[in-house]
Amino acid sequence: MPSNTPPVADLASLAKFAGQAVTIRGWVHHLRSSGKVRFLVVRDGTGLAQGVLVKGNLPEEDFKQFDRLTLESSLILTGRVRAEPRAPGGYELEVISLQPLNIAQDYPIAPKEHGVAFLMDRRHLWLRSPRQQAVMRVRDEVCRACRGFFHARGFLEVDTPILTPTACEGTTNLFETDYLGRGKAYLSQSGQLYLEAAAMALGKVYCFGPTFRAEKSKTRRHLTEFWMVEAEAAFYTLEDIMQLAEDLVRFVVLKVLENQEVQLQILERDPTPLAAVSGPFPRLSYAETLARLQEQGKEPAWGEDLGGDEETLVSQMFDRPVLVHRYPLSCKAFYMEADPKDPRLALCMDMLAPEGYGEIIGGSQRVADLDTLLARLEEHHLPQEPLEWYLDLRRYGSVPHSGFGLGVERLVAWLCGLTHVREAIPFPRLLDRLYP
RNA sequence: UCCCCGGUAGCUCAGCUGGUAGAGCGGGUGGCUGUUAACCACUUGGUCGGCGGUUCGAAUCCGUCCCGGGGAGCCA
Repeated sequence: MPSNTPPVADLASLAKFAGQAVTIRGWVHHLRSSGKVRFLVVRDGTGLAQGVLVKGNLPEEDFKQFDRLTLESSLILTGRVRAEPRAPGGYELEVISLQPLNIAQDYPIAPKEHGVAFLMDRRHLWLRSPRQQAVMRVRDEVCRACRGFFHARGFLEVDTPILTPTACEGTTNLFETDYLGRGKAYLSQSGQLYLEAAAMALGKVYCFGPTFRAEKSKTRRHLTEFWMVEAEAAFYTLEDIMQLAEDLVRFVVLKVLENQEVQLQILERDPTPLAAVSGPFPRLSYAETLARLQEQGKEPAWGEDLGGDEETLVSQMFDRPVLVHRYPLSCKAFYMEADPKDPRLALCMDMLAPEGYGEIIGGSQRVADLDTLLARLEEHHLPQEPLEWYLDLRRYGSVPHSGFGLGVERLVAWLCGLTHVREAIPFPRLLDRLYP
């Protein structure tokens, strides 16, 4: 190696080095040979670039190394960057040195069709594919946009526990573990109750973390481990939280459109339906929603929660997310405040993403009164003792407050146009999958 | 848990009115001085998911179990 090694360049910024010699480090994405001219496409995590090996332009030894290369072999290349219209990206590297680091053996994922099970078993390798990389970049943008939004609104990030002594809602199945011989602990299915405590301390708070549900759900919308952004604010009403949820989703979607246009192109995701979020989101009461469904020939019974089919129908009625509010109290969780104008209804809301993606947010105004909450616990057959701390929030300066939770994978799936949430998280946990 | 569909080469699949297995891609070898999922030639490749049954004979028909996919309920 010459003593003056050329600078290392990211493939994404190769154009800046036009005319100069650079070093690039990465993995073989593609190989082609035409005798004495050989091509390889390298990826380095920032992008792709083509290298050209012309016999005579580099040491014969290095030229021969090309024949050893396989898909996903790692290597270090040096060469001169030059504009080349025939190369993908418009620039290519005229290789003057090729140094393999590791020759990959039998890389299983070809740039061909593969079945879902095959790819999921190799998720650790599948992540290297351009589409999967694009999804991860959109996910990263979503996460950062959420945090940016809340900080701009004066919300404080508060981390809630993952190991919990009790169920938050009692209804869904929990993952159970032994807690050092002191009894059972459960993996958190929501940070909400703790977030309510934090809101009484800090006013406006949010959390961002994994949640776990041991539901035997086998659908395109379910994971057993998924990430949720939850917000909780003292003195916020249902109307306030609906506006906050709408503003959050609008902000996040516009950020993705602004910063991740290239990824959406890789995913062949038409951005037009996403751009509709800049307008106000329609709001429908549960009663109005039932009426709309009846127009479509459905006959949903009052008092029932909306099923997946009905959600899909409602979300297809609009070109942007829709907020459905004031469901019957009877089909909702114990902590939801009743509507003073109609006590049969809960001050709650769901946000349904368009294009059939369904629920991405669920939220409500919380019960503020101690006696009401106690009565609710009884109705739902929930034990009072483990929730004494939660009841304390109603004993010591209770105030009206509201919050919601946003499912990160569902939002990412919608933004990327995915058919299943399992591609929206790096290593999905599903009913029948705990590997890799 | 329930209802559908599927399991054949490393991958994606064809073969399924019973007669002992095929394609494309991948892998390997050779050729090619501008390739774009390159191309051309040759070549390698299989307990047809497991077990049991029917039959002279089963990838094919029947039973059962296992695994995968899609959907329902529940939810973000």
